[in-house]
Amino acid sequence: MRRDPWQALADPTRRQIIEVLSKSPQTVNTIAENFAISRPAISKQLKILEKSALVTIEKQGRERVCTLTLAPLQEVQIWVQQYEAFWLKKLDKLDDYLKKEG
Amino acid sequence: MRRDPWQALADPTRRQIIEVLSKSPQTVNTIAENFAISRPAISKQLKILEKSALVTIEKQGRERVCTLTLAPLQEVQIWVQQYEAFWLKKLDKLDDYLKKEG
DNA sequence: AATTTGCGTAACCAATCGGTTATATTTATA
DNA sequence: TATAAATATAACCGATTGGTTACGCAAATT
Repeated sequence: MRRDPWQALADPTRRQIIEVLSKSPQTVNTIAENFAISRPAISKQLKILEKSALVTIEKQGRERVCTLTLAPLQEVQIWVQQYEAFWLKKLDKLDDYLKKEG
Repeated sequence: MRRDPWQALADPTRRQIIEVLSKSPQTVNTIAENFAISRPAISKQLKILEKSALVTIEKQGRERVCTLTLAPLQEVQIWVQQYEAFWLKKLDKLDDYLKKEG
C-alpha cells in the first residue's frame, strides 16, 4: 500500500510534521509536543508519512526516532517545474508577440 | 471557502485535468473526453480547481471555457524548494565533516 | 518486582471525497 | 417553435480521512 507523496502532503498537519523533522530527527512524543492533537493522531500521520517514504521510523529502545527523507519531494518538484517551464514558454510567446506587433 | 492548492493537487484526476489544460484552454466536455468518469464528476473536480484558483471558468454561450492559472503552484514550489535548500545544506555539512575527518 | 514511560493498535465517529444517476436550465440549431 | 447540446445541480452512496478514547505491551526506572 505505497502512498502517493501528493496525497501525503495534502494534509497541513503532515506538512508541519515535515517542518518539525527538518530541524532534526525526533521521537514520536517530541514531535507530538508541537501539536494540539492527541499522540495517537500523530502516530497515524507519521505512519502515512512513512508509507510515502517521507519519513523513516527507527526503533531505539522504547522510543521511535523519526527521520525525514526528502527524496519523494522530487516527484512533486519535477511535476511543478514542468509547469514552470510551460509558464515561462507562454510568457516568451507573449513577449515575442508583443515585440512583433508592438 | 478558499481551497488549499495542496489539497487540490492531491487527486490524480485533478492533476491530469491540469495536464490537459496546459495544452490549451478547453470546454468542460472536451476535457471530459480524456477521462473514463462521468461529465458531472469532471464538473465537480473543475469546481474544486476553480476554488483553489488553479482554473478559471468563463461562460461563452452555452459552453464554459476552462483556463489554467499556474500562480497557485508557486506556493507549492516555494515550499518544496525550501526543503531542497535544507537538503543541500545537509549534504554540505556531510561534505565538510568528511573532509575534516577523512 | 512493581511502576512508569513511550508508543502502537483497535474501535469508533462525524465529515469529506469522489463517484454515480436523474433532473433542470440556458443557449444554439433545425 | 420544438429540439438538441452544454452544462450545472441535487440527491445519493460507499470509501476514506482525521480525529477521538480505551487499551495493550515492551523497555526503562524505582
